[in-house]
Amino acid sequence: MKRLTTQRQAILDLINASNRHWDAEEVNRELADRGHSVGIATVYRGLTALEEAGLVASIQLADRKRYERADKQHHDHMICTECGAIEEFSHHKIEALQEAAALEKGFEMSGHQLVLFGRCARCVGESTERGKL
Amino acid sequence: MKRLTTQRQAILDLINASNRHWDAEEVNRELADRGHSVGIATVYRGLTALEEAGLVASIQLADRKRYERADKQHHDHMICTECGAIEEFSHHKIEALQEAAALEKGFEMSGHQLVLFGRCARCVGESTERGKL
DNA sequence: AAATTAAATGAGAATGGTTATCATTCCGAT
DNA sequence: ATCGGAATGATAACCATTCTCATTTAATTT
Repeated sequence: MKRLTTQRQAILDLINASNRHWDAEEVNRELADRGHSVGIATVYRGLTALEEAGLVASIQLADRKRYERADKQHHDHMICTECGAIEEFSHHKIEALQEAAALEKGFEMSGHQLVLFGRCARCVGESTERGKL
Repeated sequence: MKRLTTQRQAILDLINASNRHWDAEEVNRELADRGHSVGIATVYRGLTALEEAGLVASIQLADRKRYERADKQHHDHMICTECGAIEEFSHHKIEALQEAAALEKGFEMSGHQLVLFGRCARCVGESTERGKL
């Protein structure tokens, strides 16, 4: 029960070979482009299976779920509302304080999701440039 | 432009009169039950309009968006993965550290979303009870 | 107050990400 | 080689949300 099939291996290889945050559609397109076309349903099931196995990680954004490599240290995300870029950051103190807040409410924490929204350095820079011209 | 119509007032009253986190469907049903039935599209548009006007606040969860009163101090949420209960908490230090993390990346932060997942005190208690019997 | 104009409503169609269905194929274990 | 439980793929179904568009409502102007 729970097999690492050819298709799942292809999905896993794809994700492991990059630092991107992939959604199902992108994985599907990329595999197709590489000639290993896989049914979209299989992609969804594969991503779920891989995540359950701890082989990939995910962030659930408002509109879609995105998957990334699991072999990184824990981190949270900053998303640029202008260009969509996703940056990662981690702050051990924030983690600790979350635990503290949970404890205070008698809450048995199993996970969390922290996303910062704003404009990335590049977009801020570009709009500043434009302002100067 | 942007009117506080009868329908929107009804939605606003509903939300203001409770501490719940409502989704569009629930608002729709509750209004119908009270005899002020409103089209579901109007509920969605109304909630959006009220939020833009700063009259209600929202949290975007994976599956659906939920709305709550806006007249509370800023807070984040803990969601019980067992019973679905939503609790609120706030921690000024976490906020400060988020800003710091953003700054460090040259990120111009405009907002954030922090959600803790786990089991609420009640659900933890109940499963402990069952264990004892 | 009547006319004008912009915004809001409601019903239903459409969208888009994701999951379910089901017949078929694959793979591991007997 | 066979049996049985997974996985696959195509497609239908789901479900929250948005869009369309004809109609109604309300604010503004004459």
